[in-house]
Amino acid sequence: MANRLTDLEGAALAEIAKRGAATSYAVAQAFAGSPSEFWSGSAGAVYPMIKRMAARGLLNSETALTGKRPSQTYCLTEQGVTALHGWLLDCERAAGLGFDPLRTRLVHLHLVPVAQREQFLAGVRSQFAQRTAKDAFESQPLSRKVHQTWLRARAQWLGMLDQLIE
Amino acid sequence: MANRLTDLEGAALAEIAKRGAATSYAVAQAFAGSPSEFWSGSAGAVYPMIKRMAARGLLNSETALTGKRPSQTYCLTEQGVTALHGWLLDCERAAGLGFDPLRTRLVHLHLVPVAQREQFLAGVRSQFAQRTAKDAFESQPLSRKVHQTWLRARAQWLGMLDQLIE
DNA sequence: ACAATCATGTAAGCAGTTACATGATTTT
DNA sequence: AAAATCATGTAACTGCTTACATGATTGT
Repeated sequence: MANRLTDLEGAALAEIAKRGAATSYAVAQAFAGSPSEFWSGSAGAVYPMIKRMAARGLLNSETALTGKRPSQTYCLTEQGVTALHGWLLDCERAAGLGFDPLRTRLVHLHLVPVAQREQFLAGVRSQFAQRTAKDAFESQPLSRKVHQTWLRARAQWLGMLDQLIE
Repeated sequence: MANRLTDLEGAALAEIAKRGAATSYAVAQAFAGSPSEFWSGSAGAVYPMIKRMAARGLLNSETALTGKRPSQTYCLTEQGVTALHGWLLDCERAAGLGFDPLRTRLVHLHLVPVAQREQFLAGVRSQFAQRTAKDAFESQPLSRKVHQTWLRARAQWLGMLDQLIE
């Protein structure tokens, strides 16, 4: 098997596939506009990554010269489609725990007194409610449903936590 | 405010605080034994990170020379305790989404036909069930409860996903 | 005694970050 | 025409990874 895709690479391929063809800028924008703040979608990450994947034969680049400054538009090669499917349908990785900033903290919360634990949990809930309210107005066509069920499941979990902090 | 801790640094401080004092090796072991696979707990990450925090004045190091090879044991300074609490009780960061390999994939799952989506979801559920069974036998004294409620919430979410993939 | 494992690191590489540079377009 | 924003990158830095080196201890 060829070199496995990183999650950022996989997500980038998916963004390009969704659009049929895209520039690095468009991909970066997609990440920057995502409700997840895990990837910043910085140019310094995206442009070199796309280039890398083109060099690996996963993307075809077409130079668009519409009178102005040259620009690269990319679309998936057959290899690229295979790689994308390999990443997208990888059950083992998908079943992993990933990184959860709340879980990471909760397992150590016994280090502070109960009053502070309660205050912390209240703060998290408040922040989370704010986020949920804001995200309700996000556009994000189909991925929105995914995001919203995720938020709902998260809210349920937040409701289960009182028993843990005492 | 001084330099904010990374999540790995915060978690490391918490591990040391829990033990009162610890070597880099012990911290690395704690990460390696965690049910989350997000951090490998490699020596190459942990040893330099602990050193960095000692240089920043968050940790006191004591050289233990029990006849054999010298070894550093660390414990938190007052500054270290402050930094740990700042990290641990940071509601804003705790309320973030983090990185979820399943969510990341789900938002792009419409790129493949329904049959494959169903197969994928079944695979994820199977993998997840395996993990849950395995984790049930993990020791992890108090953090276990956190982990288990997390797994349960996750399982509930997995149950909500059928509606999304059709 | 030898092998396996425990323990303490270092070195090189890689994938992200922020910050910068610069060209083109749009707004005022 | 000037300022703001859109767009295409590059450069330096950081924090993690894998892989290695090596010393000490334990098991057979």
